[in-house]
Amino acid sequence: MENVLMNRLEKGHMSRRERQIMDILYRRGQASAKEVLGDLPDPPSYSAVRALMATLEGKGMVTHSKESRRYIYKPAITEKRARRSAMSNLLSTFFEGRPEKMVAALLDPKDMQLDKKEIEKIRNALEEKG
Amino acid sequence: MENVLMNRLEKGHMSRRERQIMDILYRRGQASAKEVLGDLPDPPSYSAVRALMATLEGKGMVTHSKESRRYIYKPAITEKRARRSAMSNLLSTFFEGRPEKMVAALLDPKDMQLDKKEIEKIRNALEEKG
DNA sequence: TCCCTTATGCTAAAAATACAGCATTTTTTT
DNA sequence: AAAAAAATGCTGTATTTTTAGCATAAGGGA
Repeated sequence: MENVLMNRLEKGHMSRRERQIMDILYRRGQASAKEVLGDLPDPPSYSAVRALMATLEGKGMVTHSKESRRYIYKPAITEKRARRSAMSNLLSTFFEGRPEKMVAALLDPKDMQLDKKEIEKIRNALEEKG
Repeated sequence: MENVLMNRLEKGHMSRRERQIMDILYRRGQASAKEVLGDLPDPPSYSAVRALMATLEGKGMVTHSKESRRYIYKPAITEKRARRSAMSNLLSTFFEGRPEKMVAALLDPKDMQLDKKEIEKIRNALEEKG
């Protein structure tokens, strides 16, 4: 049961709109249908969004709760888990599964444009660990 | 023109199968229809894969060349570009666009499981830059 | 050469998604 | 307590995606 969910969320089994919406939910933490609509590229109608949210909920990918009178939707899988899954997918697709390559890309000015402060922060993050 | 392509590849406008296939192509660099089929989760028929490849090519997302008699498919957009796009998407979805947070997640034993060698490699990557 | 295997191209249709519009319910305001 | 506003649920349809099946071409051996 849980595994079905994992597969859907973690193995790219979602439809285009579903993904877009999940992205928005993770970015915002939670959102009403209206907020989702506002963030959606090529936004469809409001009722279309609501229908989508219902589908997503039916599949167990999101949950909702009532806040006063609106429905507030949240991802059903913890952010941490979704993140880890997204990261390992990215790692395996582009970095042969090797984190240090990903960090290298992060640091490569031709790849990403980081300023010195950011590099400094990364360095600090590293110091605290390892 | 090129921008249409960017949008497709970078804004999550692809269908489920399309994404899965592009992932495979990036992972392998290039592949025949049969190889793609072999890597596809819940694999459909061979002819279904070929149809998908044709669609993808029609949209300009992949190109093919003949190698002896097989078609060998490659992504039409450079890996670097696709990677950067995937990375910034991940950054904005899960890390508020802040690279240092991503590195932190990479280093967090609860998130990823890295051994000391890998952390060392990351440290080295960092030394060479900043 | 005559098969057999391995490809490709094409077509049609099933299955899944996405969507808008309307009817209904709930909440707020007057 | 009626009207207006804000939300939800439902239904039917259009569109997109995914798929299988068949016809055809090319290469490799018996």
